[in-house]
Amino acid sequence: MIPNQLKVSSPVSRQEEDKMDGRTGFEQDRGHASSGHGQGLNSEPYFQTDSLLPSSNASLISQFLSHPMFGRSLDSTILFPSSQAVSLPQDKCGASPGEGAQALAFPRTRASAPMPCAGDGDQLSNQHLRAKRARVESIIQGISLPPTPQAFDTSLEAAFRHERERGSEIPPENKRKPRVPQQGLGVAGRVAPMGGSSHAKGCQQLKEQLCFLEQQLRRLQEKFYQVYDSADAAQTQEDSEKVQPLPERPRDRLDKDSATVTSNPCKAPLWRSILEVCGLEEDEDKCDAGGLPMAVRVLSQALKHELAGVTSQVVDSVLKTVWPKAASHLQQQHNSCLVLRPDARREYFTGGKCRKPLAKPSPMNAPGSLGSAQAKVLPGTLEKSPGSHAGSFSSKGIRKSSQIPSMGYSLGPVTPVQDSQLLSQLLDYGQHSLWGTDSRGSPSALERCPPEPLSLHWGTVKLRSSVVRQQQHHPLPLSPANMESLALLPAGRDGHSDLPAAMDGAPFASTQMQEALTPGHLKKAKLMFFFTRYPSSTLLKTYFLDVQFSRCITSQLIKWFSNFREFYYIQVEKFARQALLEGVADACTLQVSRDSELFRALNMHYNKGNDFEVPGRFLEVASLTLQEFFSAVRAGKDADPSWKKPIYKIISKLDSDIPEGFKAAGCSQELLRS
DNA sequence: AGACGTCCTG
DNA sequence: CAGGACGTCT
Repeated sequence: MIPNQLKVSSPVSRQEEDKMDGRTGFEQDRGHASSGHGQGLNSEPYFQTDSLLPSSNASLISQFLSHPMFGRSLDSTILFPSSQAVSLPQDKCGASPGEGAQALAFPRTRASAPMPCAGDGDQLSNQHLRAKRARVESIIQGISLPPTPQAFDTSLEAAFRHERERGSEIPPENKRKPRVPQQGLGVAGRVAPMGGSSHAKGCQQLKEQLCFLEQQLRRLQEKFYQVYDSADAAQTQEDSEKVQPLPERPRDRLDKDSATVTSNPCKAPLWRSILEVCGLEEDEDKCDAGGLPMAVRVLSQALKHELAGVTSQVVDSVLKTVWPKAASHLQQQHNSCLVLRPDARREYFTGGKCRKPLAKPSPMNAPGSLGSAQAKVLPGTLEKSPGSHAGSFSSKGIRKSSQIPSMGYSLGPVTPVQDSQLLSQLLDYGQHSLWGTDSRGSPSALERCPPEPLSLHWGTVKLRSSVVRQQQHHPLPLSPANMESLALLPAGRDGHSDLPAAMDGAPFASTQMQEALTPGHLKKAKLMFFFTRYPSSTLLKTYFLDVQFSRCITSQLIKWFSNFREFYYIQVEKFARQALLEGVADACTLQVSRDSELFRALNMHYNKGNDFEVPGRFLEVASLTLQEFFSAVRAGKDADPSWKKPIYKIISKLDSDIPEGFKAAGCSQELLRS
């Protein structure tokens, strides 16, 4: 939250961050260091200054800036920029100077070299500096890639950096500042140590740095002109004070410069080196007059690219510094979008689940499954009226009102209510459950008023996610109509049905049609068991809208409920017999409460994690089942092989309506996540 | 015949 | 849970 607490990242992590910036491509490019300079200059969005850059490039600017001609007018900080100033954004990202020199920018190696005092240009100092630079450069040459003629960036970056540190001390307009003794403390101190890493500060920092970069470009242009100038130092100063756009230089002046270059023994080597670096020596020969403008252009290109590169870097650094989490999160999203294919989740669960001979599932197009179904459904939803699908789901009067698109999302405009919101309502963990409060403790009433419409009587669930908890306090009214429309919402948790929205979290994206049942579906089915023990296949189809139903899927779902029942009956019978052994006299005294052993066993099975508030109705049904078993066993009916059937029949009539919320798209996944 | 359910087994 | 055998119902 606060700059001081910004995480210190190792060079490694910084490299990772760089990759996450989308620079990977460039880093790879850097691997092929021999690509043509034209490509490097023109097509790269920006230049990355890095430790692996060829030393020949690295030395361009140092030559440029340290040329004898300038030696007098530039103070030593130009050659050896202070590490504080250099490390401005990066250091806040954490690379220590020493490590950073290797992992980051080449110039920083020099930056971290011992810094001689800002000399007044005395020869000794200059020699010393040059010697040192030569040593460092040779070292770097040893560790860097083979020289290539293309990039100018590194040294320019160095120049920029040293300029950056003092740039703010100088009015943007002009004034080349040869030697400002104040050693850049001001700016470095101003920019680097940030009081608070607030957004505003980040922006401010960015602004400042951009400003510096502008100034630096200007000054580099000035210095460039100085190379041409045959006039004395004073004249040079005057020239540079008026900032002149590079391309506008008069032709005669260029000619004059070209003459100067050849005549001036001091400048000639510099020019030569520039041309060498630019790989333009031939041009010089071909078009003697045009050679220089070519070089100018090249250098101009280099400067532009350098500026762009540095700018990007600064922006990156600032962003990373100010919004480290945001950046990484964005990148993660980006990555996951790239990595996860839409089919990925399909393939996840298709294997081995459905081995019925009816439908041989093939990876891509299972007969009777997605392929054929989609072929029908997709055109259908587009061409026919939505109502045409009602037939396929027509059931015993369960849903007549809604035409449920088989795709799990509606094409019509719907309010983007979030699934999580939906679930929070669905799973609202409250004591205000209608069932829980109304009918608990009156099991007799249950027998008298069988399968009544109980659409509003939902059980309640609690979701543990804090988000949901927040929403619990404002549950929407849950009229069936309400739920009906909500159930048709697009699936993304944030209301979008786009891929990205579906990508975060579970491997199964929320809303697309599933060819196979997922663990989420299983959990959902188990919770539904609290409401219905004998769901019809049609009912199931209306509650698993995100599933591409096939015979296989249907029978699997039915099988699930069959298994649920089996477990349920076994448990109840066990406890009934146990009660009998314990000498319970009256069946009516057998009640399943939330702290009874039977309940615990059942809850453990269907509601593992206990994140669902089991509806009171289920307790009543369980109590009745227990009593029935108890009575039957006590009456010795268990001698009959089919003595359970009457009980099953009774229980099968006690199904209640399932909360519409279970239809919500993404429900299964949300449940799985909770 | 197909859907659905139970029972048994792994 | 899933598979399979088997029964019942339509």
